[in-house]
Order: sequence, then C-alpha cells, then structure tokens
Amino acid sequence: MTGPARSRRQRYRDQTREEAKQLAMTQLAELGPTGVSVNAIAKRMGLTGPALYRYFASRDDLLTELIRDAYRDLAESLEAAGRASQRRQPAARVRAVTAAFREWALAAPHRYLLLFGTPVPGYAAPPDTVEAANRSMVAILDAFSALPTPPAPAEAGPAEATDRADAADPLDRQLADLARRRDLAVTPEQFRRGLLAWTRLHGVLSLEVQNQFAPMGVDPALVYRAEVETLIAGG
Amino acid sequence: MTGPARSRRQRYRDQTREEAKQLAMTQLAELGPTGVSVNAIAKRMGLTGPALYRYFASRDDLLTELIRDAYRDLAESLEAAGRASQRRQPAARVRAVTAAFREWALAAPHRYLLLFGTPVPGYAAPPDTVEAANRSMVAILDAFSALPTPPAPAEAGPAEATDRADAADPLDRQLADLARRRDLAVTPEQFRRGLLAWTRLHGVLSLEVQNQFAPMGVDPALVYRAEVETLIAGG
DNA sequence: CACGCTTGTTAGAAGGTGTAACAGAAGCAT
DNA sequence: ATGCTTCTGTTACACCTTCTAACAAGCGTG
Repeated sequence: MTGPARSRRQRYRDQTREEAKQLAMTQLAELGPTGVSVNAIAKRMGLTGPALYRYFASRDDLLTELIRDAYRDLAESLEAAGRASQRRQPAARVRAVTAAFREWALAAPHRYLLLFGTPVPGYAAPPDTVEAANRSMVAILDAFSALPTPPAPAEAGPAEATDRADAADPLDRQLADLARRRDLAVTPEQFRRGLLAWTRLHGVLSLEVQNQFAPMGVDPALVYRAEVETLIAGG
Repeated sequence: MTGPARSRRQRYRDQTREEAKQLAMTQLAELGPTGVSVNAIAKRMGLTGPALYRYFASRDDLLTELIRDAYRDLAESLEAAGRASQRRQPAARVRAVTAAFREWALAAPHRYLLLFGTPVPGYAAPPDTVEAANRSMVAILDAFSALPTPPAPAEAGPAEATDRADAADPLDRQLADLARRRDLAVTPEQFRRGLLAWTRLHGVLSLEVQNQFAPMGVDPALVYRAEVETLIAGG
C-alpha cells in the first residue's frame, strides 16, 4: 500500500506539494479557476513565488494535478458507494451510487466545475485524465448494469429482433463495439442506460452547481431524483 | 424597430463597442475565457489599452456583455426555429427546436461554455442574464408543450388522481407554482418534460462541446438524437 | 570532510488590469 | 463663427500575474 520507502527529501517534497495543492483548492473555491495563483499560494506557505516552481513546472501543471486528483477522488467515491451497496437490490445500488455522485459534486462545486466546466485557459486535458473519467463512468455503468432489462415498450415491430440488437440502432452498435474493445461485460442496452445516466445526471448537476435552478424556483434535488427514478424504471 | 435616431457620436460609440465585442469573441474562441484581454483587443483595433476602458468599465463588464449577447442570440435562434416549424407536427417542431439548440452550441462551443461552463473569475451573473436564460427555456418548453400528453405508464394506482396532479409529486407542485407565477399556460406534466429536455440536452451538449465523448468513441449526435426521441415518446 | 543535488532567495522580463493626468477633437449653444 | 463642454484617446504609472536566470545556502551521501 505505502510507497517504496521514500527518502527523507522525497517525503518532504511530497508534503510540500500536497500543501500547495490543498491551498490551491481553497483558492479555487474562493476565487474561481483564474484566481489560483502560484504566487499567492507560495506566500501563504511562507515562500516566495518562484520557490513553488521547484515543485510544479507551471501553473497549468498545478491545475492538471488538481484535476487528476479530483478525477481519482470522484472515481473512488463512486466505487466506494458501489461496494458499500454491493449486496443490496439493484435499484438501491443505483440510488446509492447516483447519490454519491451528487454529494461529491455538491461537496465542492468548484471541483466539479474543474472537471466538467470550462477547461481553464487554452488547456488540453492530458490523456490520463480521460482514463480517469472512464473509471467513474464504469462505476456508474456497473451500478446500472445490475438492473433488470427494461420492458422495451413496443418500439416498431412487437416481435422484432431485440436479440439481434447490434445492427438495430447505430448507437447500440457503437456501444457494442466499445464494450468489446474495453472488455466490458455489458449489453448495449445496459451500456446505453449507463451512458444516458452519465449525461442526464451531469446535465442536472452541471446546472445545479451553477445555481441555474435557483432563479427558477425549482429544487434540483427533485429533478435529480426524478431522473434517477426514470432511469431505474427503464430510460 | 431601429433606435431613436442615435446621435453621430452614439453611433460611432456603438460601432466601436461592437467591434471590440467581436474581437473578444474571436479571442475567446482562440485562447479561452482567460485569454480575453482588454489590452490585446485594443491593440488589434489600433488603440492603446486604456482607451477601451472608455467603452467597457472593466474586463468583467466586457465579458458580461458577451454573455448577454450570447443569451439573446440563443433565445432568438430557438424562437426562430419554433416559428419556422409552427405549422408542422408537434414532434417535428420538437426536432427542429432541439436541432437548433445543438447547432447553436456546436457553431461556437466557446460561446456555449461562456453561458453554461464555469463562470469566469469569481463572477456573479447579473440578474438580467437569468431572465435571458428563461427566454430560451420558454422556447424549448413551448415546442414540447404541443406534444400530446404521454400515456403515463401506470404509476401507482391506475385510476388515481391524475387530474389533481398538483399535490401528487413535490416537483410537479413546484412546477405548477412556477407556471402560475409566470403566467405560462402549461400543465405540470408539460413543464416537467420541458425542464427535463433542458437538463438532458444540456447534459449531452455540455459533454460534447468539451470533447468528452470523443475518447469514448461514441457519436454525440446519436446520443442527442436518442434523448430527443425519448423525450418525444414521453420522457 | 567534501562534493553535489535540492531548495530557497532576489532580480528582472513580459504581459495583464485598471487609474490618473493631460491633449485634442467633436458637438452644441450662443 | 466663437466658446464651452463633453467625449475620446494618449502616456505614465501602480500593482498584479507567470516564469527564467543567477546566486546562496542546506541536506545527504560517498
């Protein structure tokens, strides 16, 4: 679990980096993404500005680190919620994981926006962040894939090929491909539901976190709940 | 239609402001929200930095103006799509308006993120922007309210009070209140569907605009279409 | 002990926002 | 037309930012 016995210096270095990141997060919360200033962080740590550049190559590098951590933290929260509700009914699991998602977002709205809001300056997300995003996606997918397949409310033909689902819809075909490529044991229907969960819940949270519901007098919690229940019911 | 015969100076002033805003938008597209620099804009206009402060009180003021314009433009696009499809079937109208929404977002992703991404610095949205957001919301709501009421798939009791919908669900009650407060002639069910359209479509667009679908190998257009059709089918 | 890597310092370049003080042009009134 | 006022643009400056360069001092290790 613990690292390979870091040297005294390494430990101190890690500690300094950690402290800087923590201060950056509070600065992010207080002043927004543009308010994260290497200089200010350094001063609060009792250092001069340039000293921090021994620890982070640039301001972007620091932000990337925050994003990386946030992704990891989100994935761990969702996975933990999944594990904690492992032995419960599928619907209860879905409720647990989706609730964890919302709680994570509301616990630190700026952090949520760091991941899903505007990318900061010109800023291209490093490739490992997309992998991290996938971990969260899989956690949600996982919870949803335990649900029974929805009744499929008589789409076109009643006895039409539901089993030969691959070719039916182009989206289903893409999802089947993707599942194959990533070795995920989910049907396209399950994948579709997980994906829609992802986009729908994000839709609500993204607006909630930015207070876009408040002026409308609508309680975001109710909207979120409605979406979750709709998803559980089948889509 | 045209203003009250602005004076020569006023016209020139408006023209200068317009030019600055246009340059700001291209700067926004090229460098992101933090790249919008009053100084750089002024220089590109053949002015010195401080000169532009005669036209905009601050950088935030300029950004607010861009946001205001963007909201207005979005609302007008949606309303135009609604008008253009006025005499078509309800489902076709919904497809037209939602397509207009997506096209508007993709035509200028940075502009979309200006409205629905991270609020720029610390930045509090001026009150008139929320009103502008509502105009777009109403345009979408309008398209959806022409759809036939969904079959309501046997919720709890079969013959239960669907007419007395107010008290049934807290969300429906909030929506009914809101509709009353704003003099909107929509039922809670219609309102609910419009609101969900808003959040769901935003969910897809928000992720698409930030290329969060690309690394997954999923075509956002298909996801969007799926959401639209689901909404048309009843939610 | 002595050498070297790491960490910290100050100085400074380049660029940003925004204010102050001033010069000149445009509009308006007499 | 002349004069007054207001608007527009200038330069100079204060203060902030990121980030590099050059230098000093400390820690760890051979």
